[in-house]
Amino acid sequence: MTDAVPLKLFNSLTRQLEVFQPVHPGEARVYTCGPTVYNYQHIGNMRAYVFADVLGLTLSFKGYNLTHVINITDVGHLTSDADAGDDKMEKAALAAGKSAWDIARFYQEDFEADLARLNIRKPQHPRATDYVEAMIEWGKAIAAQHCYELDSGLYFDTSTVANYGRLARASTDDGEGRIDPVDGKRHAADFAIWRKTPPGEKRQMEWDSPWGRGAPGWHLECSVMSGQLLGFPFDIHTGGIDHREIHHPNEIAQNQAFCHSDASGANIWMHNNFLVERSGKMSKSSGEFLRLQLLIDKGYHPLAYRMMCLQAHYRSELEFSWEGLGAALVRLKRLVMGVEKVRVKSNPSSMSVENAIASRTERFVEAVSDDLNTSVALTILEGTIDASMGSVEVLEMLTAMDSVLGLNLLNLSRTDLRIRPKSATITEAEIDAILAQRTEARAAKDFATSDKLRDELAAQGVEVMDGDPLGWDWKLGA
RNA sequence: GGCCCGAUGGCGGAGUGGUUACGUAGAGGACUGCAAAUCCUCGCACGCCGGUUCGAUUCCGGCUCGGGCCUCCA
Repeated sequence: MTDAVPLKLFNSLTRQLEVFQPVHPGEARVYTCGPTVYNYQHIGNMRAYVFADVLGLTLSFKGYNLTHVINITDVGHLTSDADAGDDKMEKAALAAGKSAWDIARFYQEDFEADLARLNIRKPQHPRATDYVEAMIEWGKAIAAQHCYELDSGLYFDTSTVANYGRLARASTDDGEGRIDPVDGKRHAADFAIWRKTPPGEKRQMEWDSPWGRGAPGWHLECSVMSGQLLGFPFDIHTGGIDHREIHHPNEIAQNQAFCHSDASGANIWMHNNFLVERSGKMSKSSGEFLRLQLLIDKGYHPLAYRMMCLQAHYRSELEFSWEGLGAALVRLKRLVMGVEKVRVKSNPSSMSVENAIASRTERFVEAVSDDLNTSVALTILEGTIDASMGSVEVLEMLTAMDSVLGLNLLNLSRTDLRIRPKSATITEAEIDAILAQRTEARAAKDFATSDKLRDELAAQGVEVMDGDPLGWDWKLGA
C-alpha cells in the first residue's frame, strides 16, 4: 500500500538522504546501541529509543518484517581516561554493596520498564555478558592481522583498515590533544579489544582469554551481537549522535577487519540528536538527572515525553523544559479527547470521503517517509480528527497513523493521563468527597460554600472543572 | 588547538525561492452562578551584513552569538 512512497533516511556515513533498500527482500534488520546498565537512564537517553522505535514502527508500517535489537551493555565500560581505570559496573556495585551482576540486572529491568512506559515495542535485548565467548572468538579472528598486545590488553590498530573514522569525518591523527595516551599505543585512536585485569587485582566480571584474564573492550560487543543476531551486512544501525565520533567508527573498523571487507557492516547508520537543557547536555556524571520516573512523580504521563520527542525531528536538538513537557501533555490530552469525539460521530459517508482518506493517508506516509518527519505527521494526524468524515473512516486512519507514532491514542483515556503527583497531599477519595459537598452547595445555590471548597482543592493542587466529564485534574508544575 | 552543527513568533518546533506548518502560551467569543475544562476565532517570528535573483527566512559568502564532539556518554 505504501510502496508508492519510498522511505528516505539520512545516512550518517554519506551525510545524505538515501532510499531504504533492504538487504533481504521484505525484511528490515535494525541494531540500536543500548544502555550501559550501571545506573538509571535519563530522559535524554530515552530519546534514542523513542527514535529507534519510530524507525521500527515505520518499517513495519511499510510492510517490512522487522528484526530489532537493542543491546544491554552489562559489562562495564571504563570510567576514566584512556583504557585504564575503574569499571562503571564495578564502581556502581561497590557503592551499592551489591554484585556487579545484581546491579546490571536491576538497571536493565528499570530500563525495560521505561521502554514499556514510553510505549516502545519490545525488541530483542541481548546482554553483552552472554556473548563474551563470541567476543573472544572475534578477537582471535582479527588479532593477527589487526591487533597488537600491550600490558594493559589487546589493541586494535586503526591503521590496518581502510578509511578509519570516515563516519566521524575525522582522520586517525586528529584531535587527540586531551587524551592521556596509553603507553605503547601505535596511534592515538587505537582502542582496546580486550582489557586485561591489572596484575594482583580481582574483578567480579572477568573472563579468561588468549590475552589473559580480563574483560572485552566496549566497542567489541556491538560488533559481535549485531553480527550474530542480524548478520553482516544488516540494514540499519542507530544510536545517539555521540556514537558517531568514536564508538561507531570503532565498530566499523572491527567489522571491516572481521569481514575482510571495506564495508561498514550496516547499510545505513542513523544518529539521533540530543535532548538538551538550557544548562547544556544532560549528564549523568553531575549526580542528579532527569529520569522518566521523575516526570511521572510530578504528574506527567510518560507519553507526554514521547509526544515531546515526536514534535521535533530526531536529527535536531530538542530543548527540554517543564513548560514544554506540559505543552506536550496538553496536546496529548486534546488528541485523546478528539479520538473520544470521533468515536461518537455520525457516519455521513459520501463519495468524497474515499478521496479525503487517500489524500490524508498519502500526506502522512510522505511525511514519515521523509526521514521520519514525525512533526509534520503529527499535524496531519490532528487534522484527521477534525476532518468531516465518518467515525469508522477516521478511526481506521487514526489507528494506522498511530501505529507509526506510537502514542497509543486509541487506548488512552483522560483518566489514564491524570497522574497523581507524588507531592499531592490529598487522595482521590477525599477529592471526590469534597466535590460531592460542592455539588450539593451548588444545587442549593450556596455559592460561597461552593467557592470555598473549590479554593480548598486548588490549594491542594486540584483544579475543579465543572463543565468537564472528568470533573477535576491535577495542576502540574516543574 | 582540531572537527562539526545551529540561529524561526513568549516558549517549543516544522518547512519553504514568491501566499510562512503545527503545538503550547496569550487575546476575544461561546459555555458557566463565577471560574476552570472544552469548543470557535485571532495576533505574534524567520540573528546581522553583503551577494545571486524579478523576488530570499529559504541559495552563496562573511560576521556575531550559541551549542556539540575530540574522554565514558543516547
